[in-house]
Amino acid sequence: MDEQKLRTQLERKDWIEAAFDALADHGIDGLRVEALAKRCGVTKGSFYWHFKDRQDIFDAVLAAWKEGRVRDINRQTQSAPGREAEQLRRVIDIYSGAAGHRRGLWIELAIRDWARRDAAAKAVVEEVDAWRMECTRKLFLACGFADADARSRSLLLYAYVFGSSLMAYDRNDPQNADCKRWIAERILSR
Amino acid sequence: MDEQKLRTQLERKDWIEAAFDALADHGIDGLRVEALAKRCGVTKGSFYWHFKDRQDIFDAVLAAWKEGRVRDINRQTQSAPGREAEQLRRVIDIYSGAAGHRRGLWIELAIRDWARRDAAAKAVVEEVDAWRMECTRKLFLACGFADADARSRSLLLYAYVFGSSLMAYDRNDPQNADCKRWIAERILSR
DNA sequence: AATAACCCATACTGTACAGTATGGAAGCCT
DNA sequence: AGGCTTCCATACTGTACAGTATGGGTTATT
Repeated sequence: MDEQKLRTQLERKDWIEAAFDALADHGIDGLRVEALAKRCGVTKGSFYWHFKDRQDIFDAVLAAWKEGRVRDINRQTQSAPGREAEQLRRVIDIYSGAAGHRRGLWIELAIRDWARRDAAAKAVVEEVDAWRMECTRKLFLACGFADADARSRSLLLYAYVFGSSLMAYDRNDPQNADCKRWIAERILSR
Repeated sequence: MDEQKLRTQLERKDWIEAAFDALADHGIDGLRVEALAKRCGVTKGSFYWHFKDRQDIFDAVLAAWKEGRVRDINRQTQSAPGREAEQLRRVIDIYSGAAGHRRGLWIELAIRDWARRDAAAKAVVEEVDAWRMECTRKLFLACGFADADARSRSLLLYAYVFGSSLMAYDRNDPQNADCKRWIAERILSR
């Protein structure tokens, strides 16, 4: 009769999920023990049962983020032969804040801000960056671009999408949409 | 005989300067009254003489930042006729973290992170973005690009440089330098 | 049923900090 | 000289928070 359990017991992953919410809403500084407990509907007595201390959930969040980003980019950059350009276009769309990826981008920004002052976060961000670059580089190579070219386009792609999320907060004007299309072409076309 | 004054008295602008340092080092969360006082070598008694409260210096920092950014971009985008492309190249160099602009970029990132959660900061960032876009757009127009084209290239330029500063923390490898050159060309050339 | 393991609440300590109240030193004005 | 203004130090209050100690309730185990 435990087919539902009704969420009465919390696990580490529930706390980590709440931590991602806090990260998206208030940045790394929103990762407060009592604030997370409130989100989970319990008190911090629970937190210190699941985690040694605050640093413990920091580490867990970082690890979970890294794993999720690697899994996502692997999925997003696998392509049927001949459809690589199409796939790259989709990657740009996803990361430039279309669809429902707003939350993911905010978490991304929060973690990158965190990485400016924390060595562990910095290392993880660099690993994720390197792996993403690697994945899209392969797609560009499959599109027939030279190696140095593929590398440059990948860097431009990510710098653009993240920079874009730094600038347009909730802009939706069509003028901007035209620009985005033009830029995507600029990154992808010969 | 007051030609030097030996910095024994503080003014608002000294506090604001210290606030920019704190911002660069620890983000918006480093803007703590007592921490700033320590930077200035005084106690917070002084702070509350110059400022009404913490929000007061927040506002002052925002205003100072906006003014400085507008002044800088105005200076950086004035060009002798025929030299606009050259000038755009310099803008890219400056904002992509060459020279000694590291501190400025870190402040920029801190304020943009701040703007994600503060309406006033968000408004200022959007104003600065709009004005910068306007300035570079004119340069692109002078280079002979069409209006929509100039707009798109400006957006790409800023999204790229800020995104770039989000990724490369203190990377200096030559491979990266090649990429940067390629990207600058991609943004500027026809 | 008794015990143990698991999960959380409550109450506490200590610290960091914002803001206030007040006093005091240094310079200027008359 | 005496008073006033300017600028800062000191001491205080209140709050938010991390971390600890401990107890209690619930479920599983035997």
